Amino acid sequence: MPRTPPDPTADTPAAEPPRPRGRPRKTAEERDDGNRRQALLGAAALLFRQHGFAATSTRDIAQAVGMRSGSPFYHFDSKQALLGAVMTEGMRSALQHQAQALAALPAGASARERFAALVRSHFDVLLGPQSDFIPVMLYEWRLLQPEQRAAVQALKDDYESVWQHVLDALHQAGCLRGDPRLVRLMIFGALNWSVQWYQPPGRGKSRQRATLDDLTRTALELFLTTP
Amino acid sequence: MPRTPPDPTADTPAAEPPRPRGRPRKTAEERDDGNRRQALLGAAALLFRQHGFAATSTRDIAQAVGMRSGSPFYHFDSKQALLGAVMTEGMRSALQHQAQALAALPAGASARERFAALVRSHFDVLLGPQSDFIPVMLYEWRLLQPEQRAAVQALKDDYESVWQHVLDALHQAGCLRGDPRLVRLMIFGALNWSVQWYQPPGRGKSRQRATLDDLTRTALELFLTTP
DNA sequence: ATTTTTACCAAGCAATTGCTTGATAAAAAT
DNA sequence: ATTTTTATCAAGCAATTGCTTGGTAAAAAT
Repeated sequence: MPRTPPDPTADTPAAEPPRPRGRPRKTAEERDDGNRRQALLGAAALLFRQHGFAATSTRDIAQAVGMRSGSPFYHFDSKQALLGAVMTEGMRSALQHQAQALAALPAGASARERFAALVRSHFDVLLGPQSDFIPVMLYEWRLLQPEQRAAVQALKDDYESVWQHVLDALHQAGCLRGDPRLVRLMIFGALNWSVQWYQPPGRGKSRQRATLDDLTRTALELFLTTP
Repeated sequence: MPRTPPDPTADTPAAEPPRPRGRPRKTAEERDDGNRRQALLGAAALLFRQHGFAATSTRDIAQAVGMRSGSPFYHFDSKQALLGAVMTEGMRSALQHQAQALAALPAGASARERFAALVRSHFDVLLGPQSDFIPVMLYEWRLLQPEQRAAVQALKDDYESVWQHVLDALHQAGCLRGDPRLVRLMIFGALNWSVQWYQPPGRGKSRQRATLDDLTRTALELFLTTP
């Protein structure tokens, strides 16, 4: 897309400076398996989130992890496959986080308490440290190819069915008004939208920005009737 | 991005078939001013929404309105300028729709009634016929360049300040719980997210899908305490 | 000690991209 | 009737893109 003014000093199309060939030297610490693949996933998630999938080149991703332009294709079949992997990885960790949050609850926890745990866990995954995976899924869902989409959709269905159960319980208890299916979609919207505006409260002199606890409390107040 | 298998039948890079030169003949009806620019905007909005800004080529847009690849640049300085124009046009019409909705209310309308009107108008602009402009803004906000962003932000601020007033009134009347600033963001999320899942009820045999009235009613039930 | 596997690099190809230039004919202005 | 303006096309340039191929050295397996 860019049109830099023709630079006569660079003859060939910006050849990357040479590098030692073959497998790079690695200390024992760095060599924990699948490290490089994970690094690629993380870089891809970050860049896809910042600039979008189509606006991120595989060269950008390679450079971000210190590889050359062709090397990511050793780990992933295609750029599309990378996108799919980012999303499934994101949903995998979201499901895990969700399960842990519910497991940490006392045995006979109320629907309200379970809802609160789900909301908080959702914000964690969405807005917590190094979580670009789910935002990429939210932003770039339409770019998934049918096969990939089905795989991610299955994980999404699992994740959402947990919510639906809790929402149905709240509805029957009279804590939540409106058709529970539509209500689920609207609540997800309210929570997911936060990736568009939320900025974590920086250390010290930042202007009193909302914490994830603030968001969770506000969500409960907004959606649930007074107990 | 695509890699079609090398097709030896197409020698030159897929030259477009020749066309009569110069300004095309136009009947009086077609010549209502600025028609072509508007057509470009509409096609761009549709394609940007379907495939994303970066994945849509200016050639795609040109073809959609029956132009050749270079012609859109007579009407717009750059692809970026087209994106900006789509968004400002979207906000312009959203503001107009909002103003009309409020103006149609009886003189002493309550905060609840004004809120209902705002929600319904928002859904109209978001999900109604030929409204891809606002979804493009929601999807591609991050791709705006600083100058364009400031222009669109100004319109957005106008639009949102109307909401904030109504929400503050509802909060003071005890119909709405939680910090009104955060609540506004969450409500916008709940509404805006509908562009990701809403499908209008097709004529006849479509499976009982929600109407915009359904959505509006559910939103009021979900957000507002019982009167 | 040899072989195999792993994980990269260098180089480049074919397609696509945003955009420019110069021509051109219809329409509008004079 | 002439000139000017408007809106388009044809052709193409330079940059960028996803991805492939053939090599190669370190690490692991034998």
